[in-house]
Amino acid sequence: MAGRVPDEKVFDAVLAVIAQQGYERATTRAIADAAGINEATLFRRFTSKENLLRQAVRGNFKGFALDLGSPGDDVEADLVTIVSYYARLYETRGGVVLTLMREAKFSPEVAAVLAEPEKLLERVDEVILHHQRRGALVVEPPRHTFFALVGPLMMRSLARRVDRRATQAPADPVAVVRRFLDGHRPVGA
Amino acid sequence: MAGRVPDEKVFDAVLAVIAQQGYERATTRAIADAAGINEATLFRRFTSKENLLRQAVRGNFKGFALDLGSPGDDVEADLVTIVSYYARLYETRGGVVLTLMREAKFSPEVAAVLAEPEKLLERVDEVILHHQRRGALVVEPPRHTFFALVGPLMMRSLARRVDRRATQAPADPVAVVRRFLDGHRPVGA
DNA sequence: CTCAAATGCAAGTGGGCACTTGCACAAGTG
DNA sequence: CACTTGTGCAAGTGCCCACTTGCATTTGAG
Repeated sequence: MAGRVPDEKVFDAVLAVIAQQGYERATTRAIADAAGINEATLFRRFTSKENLLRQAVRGNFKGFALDLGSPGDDVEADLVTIVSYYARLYETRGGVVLTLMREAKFSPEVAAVLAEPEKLLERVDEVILHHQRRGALVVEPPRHTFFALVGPLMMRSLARRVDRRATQAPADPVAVVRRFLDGHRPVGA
Repeated sequence: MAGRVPDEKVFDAVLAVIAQQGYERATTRAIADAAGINEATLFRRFTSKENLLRQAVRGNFKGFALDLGSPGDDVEADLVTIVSYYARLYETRGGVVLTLMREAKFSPEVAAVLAEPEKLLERVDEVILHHQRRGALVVEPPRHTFFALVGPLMMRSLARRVDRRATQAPADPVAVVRRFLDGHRPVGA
């Protein structure tokens, strides 16, 4: 029997508190208040804070599947698919993602939560390798290419949280990719 | 009279602990141990943890002065100066910098610490604006240009801490700038 | 050598937080 | 209606951490 406040609502509250307070400052009391639930109930239902956060974060990534079909002849199209995904991810969930990346260094559990996104990255690698072999991209370690491509997006998300002067406008994936391609075509192509 | 362990050594210990444990997890005890100093002495000399961290971080950035003369006719040269600086910064102090950026959102004190690097950024803005006016760069918000330029560097530093597959090799500033310029020259130029 | 100032050491204080517990109440189930 | 199960509430426990304090010891300057 789920309680009166459904788990999903509690998870939403968790993410809201994380985004606002940061991961380590997200207290169970604040989460309980945000969820409109008693703190004791939180522990009765979710056992521990750690377990609660893990469930909340995992659920948060579920809606963010990227369907990477097999890569085709069109570099630009394939990269736009990738960039669009990450742009959306960082714009809506950037705070949580970056918090997790930082936390992953210290916490094995958080690192485990990132294992799933990591699998996605491996498929992105394949797409990049495919186009490198086709001669459409400079040959270099695919993760290197990936970060050159997606790095500015992440930085904008991060900067938005630090620097008020940073651009608030969402990135245009097509423009990002075109610009990237101008600098990453092989010499002879 | 400075104590036997000079302040600088203590600051180094602070930064080491921050980079390894994160800002909030950096306990005064850990710092004291790392510095080979007594915890009580830490407070007698530096008053509070907050003050200690501030001094440490500030001192950390001091050695990293970037001498940005007035910008000239050579976009590539000017950008290479900037990129070299940030490449060096992220490669040697990347852990601390990114930790601070993350934490700045929640902690006014950390944000205050970042105010100084912020001034540097303003001068970088000027350089970028100068070259935009000269027609050597796409016209866009300078911070946008900055993150497109430096973003991949920061990402590599961050990724190195999360992802074992990430490139370990230092970035080549000239190559980074050339690639960037290929994608950021104005249409007619 | 002398003395004041800084340090090491060990114990303690107070506050915040994760987590617990006992009890009264509410709600769904048969 | 009786009964089980989950919840709110309030108090409490134990831990960790920033910060303090009293005292013996060290250290460096004159």
